[in-house]
Amino acid sequence: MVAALAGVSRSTVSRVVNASPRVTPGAISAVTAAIETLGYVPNQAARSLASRKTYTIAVIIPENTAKFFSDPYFASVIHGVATHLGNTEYTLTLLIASEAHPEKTRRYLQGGSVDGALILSHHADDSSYLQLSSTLPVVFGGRPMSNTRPADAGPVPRNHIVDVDNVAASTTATRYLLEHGRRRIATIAGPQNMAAGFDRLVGWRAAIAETAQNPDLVAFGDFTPPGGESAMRELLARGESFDGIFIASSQMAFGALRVLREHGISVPGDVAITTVDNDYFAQNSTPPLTCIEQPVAELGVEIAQTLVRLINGESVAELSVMPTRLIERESV
Amino acid sequence: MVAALAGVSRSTVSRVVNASPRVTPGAISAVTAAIETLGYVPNQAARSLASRKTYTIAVIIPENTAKFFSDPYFASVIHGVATHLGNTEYTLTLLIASEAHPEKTRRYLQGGSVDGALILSHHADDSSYLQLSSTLPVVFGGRPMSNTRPADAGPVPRNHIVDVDNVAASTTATRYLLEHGRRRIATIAGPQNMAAGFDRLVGWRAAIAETAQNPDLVAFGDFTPPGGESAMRELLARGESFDGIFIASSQMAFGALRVLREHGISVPGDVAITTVDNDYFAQNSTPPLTCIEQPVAELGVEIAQTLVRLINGESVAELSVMPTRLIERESV
DNA sequence: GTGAAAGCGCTAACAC
DNA sequence: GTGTTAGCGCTTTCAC
Repeated sequence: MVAALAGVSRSTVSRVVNASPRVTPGAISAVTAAIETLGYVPNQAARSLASRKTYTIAVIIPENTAKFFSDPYFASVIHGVATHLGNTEYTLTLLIASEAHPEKTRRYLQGGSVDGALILSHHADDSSYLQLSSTLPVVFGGRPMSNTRPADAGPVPRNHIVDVDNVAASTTATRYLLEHGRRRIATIAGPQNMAAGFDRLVGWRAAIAETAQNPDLVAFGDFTPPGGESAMRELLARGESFDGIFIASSQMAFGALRVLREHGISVPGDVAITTVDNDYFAQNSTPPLTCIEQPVAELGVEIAQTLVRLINGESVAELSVMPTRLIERESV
Repeated sequence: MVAALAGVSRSTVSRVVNASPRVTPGAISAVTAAIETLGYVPNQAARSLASRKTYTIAVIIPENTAKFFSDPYFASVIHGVATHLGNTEYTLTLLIASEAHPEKTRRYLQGGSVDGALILSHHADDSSYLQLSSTLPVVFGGRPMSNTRPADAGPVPRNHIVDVDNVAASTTATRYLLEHGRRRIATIAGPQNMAAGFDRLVGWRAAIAETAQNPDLVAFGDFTPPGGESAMRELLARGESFDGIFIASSQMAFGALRVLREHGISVPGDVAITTVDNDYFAQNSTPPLTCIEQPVAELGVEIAQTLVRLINGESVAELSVMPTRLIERESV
């Protein structure tokens, strides 16, 4: 093998491959040359069996793939993760977690195939991931919906979380409507089994509670454009009037706008809109939407960074909250 | 470990874990129980080192992540892949291939971390993947742009490809415009370093060649909505009139529609449109678009199936072409 | 600085 | 059907 060609021992080859400082320049170049001519690539399985390191990190994705992929939010977060990991020795892998075969995902994660895992878009029902951190370094992008689990389910290990203050964000977005003279504010909320959906409704309620308005102008969507469409239709069908609406995602807002247009309702003339996510949808709808911008790519960088530190045994804060900001456009 | 608790040998444990038929029911239950109480999960590295199998398959994704994710095409293909793999013992992993650190991807792929790879959206410039199939079972989703490589680069190993007939598809879509009375047909083509972009322009040219029209009404986009917007602006800026346009992707068509609307040009009144990809954009733009539907999820299933067969040493056709169909809507 | 020897945790012949 | 014996290809003490 390589050792023979380079005229050294396997140990030295290993040292060169792993960039050990205690090797003669001569040995390094001999080994490097041998590796080159032989096209040698070390076997990862053998490596990680001996060293107990894989240098790969998984981002876990619920199989729910279609929804996942079409949301620019994830694309940006993953871009951030990839960016940070590009500067490290870690390789990024996205693991499609089939809900029909959870044991496959578990085997992969617990079986030592990765050094750590990143979990995005955590639903209330996949509580299994909450226990994962007792056997593997794990960081959640967005607060997991764990608080609703029964108390007798045993202790929840301490989980590391990087999040955005969704409650504050939606309160800000809703207040913005009030400050601009709107009096009856509706909302299209996201799924209540996702923290972002839940928290943004809480934030809307908080802002509404400061007014005399009845807090019942709520419809639910699934964060997608079609979801926003049907929620908007439902809201209009109730026959109650409103002159402002906070929509929990720009994709839903995009769908909602189509319905509003269909009904001849003008934005912002008749109804003002604020939403969350400064993506293509918010920027390119008609009119462009006033929205809350989340630092998505930065969140990706942050979770990746946190996980790498965790893997290296460094101590890191359990919770990190990233700032959001409001961007004014023509929908109010 | 498990063997001790179950009162059997390690071999028997291994046999149970690997569902060997030659084990006593009694032994099976004893081992299963022991595994359960110990929470034992076999170490994948050790397993694959000994068996030379990983049971994981990678889909390689160019780092270009943002574009990748926001395209429903990929979401559907991957959904198809995941669906098929869900029925097998293989785990699916999406590998983000950083263009800045190609050696990381190579190490992962060549280092025995996966049993095979699926390659989507192949660009002309990443010719390295073409050589991959000499060391690893590989299947391309969509024809790779290999034909442009220099002849002295050595032999290209035979690659397995599952594709859609993009030339025929775009010829059909362009002819459809001609058959519906349009006389001056423009096109917004995709990137020419991607097979889908290249072939769809070829198909448009083929249809145009059957007419007296000058084949110069071409603008290029990058398959995204903003790309479609600027291509449309460019086309209009030329001042040449046209009454039909074939747009190489519905996402570009979506962007183009905005520009048309801005200019007060009606669709299909002034300009008729046909495009490719029957996704949310084609279905929900105003007006809904006449388009070519590709069997995306089926293509995902097909490439996964092909790869698994390849891994199992079965013989499979090198090229498989999937059918497309035209869907009539209100844009013509 | 470098080599020799000893495993990492499992599977795979091979006997029994 | 089950245990025994060898490795899979690397990293890692430990001497030198």
